[in-house]
Amino acid sequence: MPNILDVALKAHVSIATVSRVVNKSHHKVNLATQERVREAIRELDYRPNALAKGLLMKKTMTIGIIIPDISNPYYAEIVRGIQDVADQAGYAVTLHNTDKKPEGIIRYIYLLREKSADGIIFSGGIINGQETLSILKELRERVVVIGRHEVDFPAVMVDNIGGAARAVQHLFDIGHRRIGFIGGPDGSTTALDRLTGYKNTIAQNGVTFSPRLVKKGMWTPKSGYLLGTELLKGKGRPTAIVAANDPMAFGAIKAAKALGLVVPKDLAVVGFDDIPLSSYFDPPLTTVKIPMHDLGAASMTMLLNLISGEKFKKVKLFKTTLQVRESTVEPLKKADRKKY
Amino acid sequence: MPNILDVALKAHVSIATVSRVVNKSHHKVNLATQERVREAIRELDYRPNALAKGLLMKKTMTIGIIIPDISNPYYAEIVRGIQDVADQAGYAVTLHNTDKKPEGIIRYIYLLREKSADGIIFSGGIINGQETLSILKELRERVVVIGRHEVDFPAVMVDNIGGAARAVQHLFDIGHRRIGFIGGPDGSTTALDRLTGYKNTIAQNGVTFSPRLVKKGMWTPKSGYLLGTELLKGKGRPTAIVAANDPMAFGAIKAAKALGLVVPKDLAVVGFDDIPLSSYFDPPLTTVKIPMHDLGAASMTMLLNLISGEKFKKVKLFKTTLQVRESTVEPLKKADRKKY
DNA sequence: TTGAAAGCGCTAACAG
DNA sequence: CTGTTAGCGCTTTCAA
Repeated sequence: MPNILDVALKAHVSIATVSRVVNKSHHKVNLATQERVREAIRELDYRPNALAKGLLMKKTMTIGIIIPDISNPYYAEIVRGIQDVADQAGYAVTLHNTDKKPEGIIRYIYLLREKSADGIIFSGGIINGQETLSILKELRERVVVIGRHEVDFPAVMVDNIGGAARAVQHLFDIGHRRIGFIGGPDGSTTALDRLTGYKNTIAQNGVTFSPRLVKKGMWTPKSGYLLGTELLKGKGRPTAIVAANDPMAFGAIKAAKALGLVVPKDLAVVGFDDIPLSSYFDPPLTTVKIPMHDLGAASMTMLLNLISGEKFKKVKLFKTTLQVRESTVEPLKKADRKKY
Repeated sequence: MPNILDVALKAHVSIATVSRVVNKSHHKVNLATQERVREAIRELDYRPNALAKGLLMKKTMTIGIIIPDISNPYYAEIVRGIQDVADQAGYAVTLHNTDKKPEGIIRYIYLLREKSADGIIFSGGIINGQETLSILKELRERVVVIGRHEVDFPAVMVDNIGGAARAVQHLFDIGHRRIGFIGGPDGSTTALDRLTGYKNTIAQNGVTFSPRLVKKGMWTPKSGYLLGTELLKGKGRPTAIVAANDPMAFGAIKAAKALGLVVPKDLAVVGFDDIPLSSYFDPPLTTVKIPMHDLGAASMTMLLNLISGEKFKKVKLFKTTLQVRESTVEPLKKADRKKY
């Protein structure tokens, strides 16, 4: 691989001059010289070495993303949003899956630091562990967090409480009173907020909270199926279920069908997130839409501001919207189906 | 951030000695000295700068992945497989989404080269464009490809032809003769191979190929819906459809239902890939299972061999298996459902 | 307008 | 066993 000296030699100039034309420096360079240099660069197919540049400039044009699991469509969509903005700005992105293990998080923070990443975006992990917190602070890393945060970092947030409230209120509005909830695991602030929204709205509608109607899932369709079965097999089963994400909602619907229940007639189900496949399920899933791509994009925009030192609002809150589909209300023209 | 000199000063040794204990070099270092150095490292919370090290050693412990789109669950799963192996081996991974645009691919190759990535894994793009090919060759990059390849790179491959054959044969076995096919876009070798498997098997069963039964999709559920509708609305509609991936199969099923058809009674549907949600659909999707995680893991293992210079088989072929579910055959104990 | 030289943080050859 | 030093490829003063 050719380096800056090869180019300089070929163009009969110094490496300083090459550097100047490569970087379009303000420093004036004779036009003829410029052309000679450019020609040499072309012939050698020269590209500046980013490592050397990064070492000198303390800037790598690389940021890191730390998430629980890229194979979860929720995070995949967020990552895509981050990348779209990062790519536009010339940043590369390294990806790190923690599977929620705190030791993983810490390892990746140090790794990113060794590699001189220009910033880090966190999503989905629990970052209030004593160790993680102190490390992050001490390292004074540029960090943006997606989701709620206890620590003092810029954050992109989602109105999960309000979203859950809308989901539950929708169910009350169409006549349900016994509403089950399949939540997320302990330690997830997202799960906690969605549960809070559920509880609040139950209370507001004059219904007493029943712990028996609330389960803690693992975000997977399988856990939705298992917990859905539990919820529906017990006596005094709910007439509606809110699941804290779409895959668990699918699991719950499968559980209902396995028990011979018809959705939404015998059981209404609401999910969370609106992943791409949700509208293709049968029945199409009513769900609280989270703008995942925008979440990612906004977090990267924040990080860019943080890096460039520009002023910006340290917290950005995204509203949620309820996407009503047929897992809670009957389709309008059912009769039409018979025509075919 | 402390550097190696800070540590050396604090421990009253030279930077060479610090380097030796940090890298557990074979070079002997007095145990007491070692302890002093380690103590200094601990106190300063020193971490070696990966940029400086990389610049010197020509090794960054970072590899790049170039894929069409991480929000596609197929690629997300592959990436997870890659990362699991990479992480284990101490490698970081940068991710690059091309959306299949050739200019994007080329840009990323150069970017990765500037950053001195130790290797590149390609998946899903068309890498037989004249320019891409020559660049890759000329740069003599360490590359592993997932999927079929025209160029001379190590590759992890999937028996897509055989997989499609199994899917189609299964449909013949359960009595279908008019079988539609919703394929992938032009330029995708995966799509082409799956189509080839379809054609072969149709012929082997003595059925004449009918172009009207074959459509080209975009891998999305929406295109599956649209093309499914086309296929089913025409006269002489198929009694079964094979879709080249699961999301399109879901779209096709939705189309069938919208037309009042019952799956699998009126229409049998087979998908491809077996993404995590496929078994939760209604009906659960019969599909050709692709071991996506293993594909990713195997490609990274190959790349590791390539980097370390070890001998290894340049091509690894993964078999596919047909996962039979209820989108092609009735569930066994339908009667049981009535019990509830 | 151009060039010489210092130095980013590190490893490894060489000397002691 | 330990230290000195060259140099990886680059940008940026400072001089000319």
